[in-house]
Amino acid sequence: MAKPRWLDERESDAWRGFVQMQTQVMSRIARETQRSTGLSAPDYEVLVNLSEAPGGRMRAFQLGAATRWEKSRLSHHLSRMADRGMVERAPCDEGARGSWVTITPAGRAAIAAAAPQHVEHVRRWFVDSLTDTQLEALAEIAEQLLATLAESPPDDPCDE
Amino acid sequence: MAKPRWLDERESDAWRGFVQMQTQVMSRIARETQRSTGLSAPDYEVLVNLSEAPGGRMRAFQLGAATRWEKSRLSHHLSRMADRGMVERAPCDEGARGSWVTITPAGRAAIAAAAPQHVEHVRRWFVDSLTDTQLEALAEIAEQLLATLAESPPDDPCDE
DNA sequence: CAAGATTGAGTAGTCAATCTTC
DNA sequence: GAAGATTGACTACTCAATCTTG
Repeated sequence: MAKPRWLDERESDAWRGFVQMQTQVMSRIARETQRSTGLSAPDYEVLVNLSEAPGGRMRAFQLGAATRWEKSRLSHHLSRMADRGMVERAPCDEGARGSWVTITPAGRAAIAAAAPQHVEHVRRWFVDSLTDTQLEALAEIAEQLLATLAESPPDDPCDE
Repeated sequence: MAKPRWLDERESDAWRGFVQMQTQVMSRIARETQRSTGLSAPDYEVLVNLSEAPGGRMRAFQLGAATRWEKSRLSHHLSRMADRGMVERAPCDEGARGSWVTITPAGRAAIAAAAPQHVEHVRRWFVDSLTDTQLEALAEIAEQLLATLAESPPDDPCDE
């Protein structure tokens, strides 16, 4: 390896700040959401996707694409959520190599009750601390970084 | 709960962008660092802290404060790293209710070899996609969000 | 009893193997 | 054989209980 190109102060401040912000903001919001609603962040993500889908159902691989989870993780998580009555699985009629995942009435009730809580936490720990200009700057930064990632997908496409 | 104050488009774009960016950037860098160096992100964090500490050693609770990990997580992780020869534990002499954690020569070698790789990944997926202005904006955003979090610590102080 | 730390049980996620259908 | 999905074994993290010392 050639001589390392270490980060200068500006770069290092940005990177370290990003790592800390990322870890702490996400875990605080996840924890408070779970405490006030009983839903973990993965639970919430699954239910949001299903509740917004037509008929409240999606094919498992669609859910996998939306969440970018490994298929085994998704399968395990859906099993646990099915045990808790939040979702149901059904075999796929047309060519039964796939399966449908459907949100149950209990799942709809859970996400409807959780969403207002969740948005309050997002406001408190994220949105309300930033100016409009900062929100726009952040959205653009995210767009750029995601575009860079999308240019070179990982070996395993589920790999992020 | 009063009427939910849903996010407008600007807020929602920023939040969703942040979540996606955060997940994907961190996991890509962690995965590539692990592949090219054999060190996981938690391994790397422990070794960086120890290698920068005087004498290459820290008290366990100091490491816990630096990483913001739960003490049980730290203890479990140090056990695994000790098994792999990266760190050593030693009882604390003055008042033996504590313990020292020391980086081994093998640990020093591992972090020295990994650091240049790691910085290359950080450049590729983060620093090099952003302008100086964006890096500064991001650092300031991080500072503000972290300050908001610090104002109201979680019930459990290890809780993020 | 509080501080510093470890342990064990339970839960979640990863990886590789498997199964079925196209 | 590849796509869609599940399973089991292994690893990692969390939570509560425990242990020891000040």
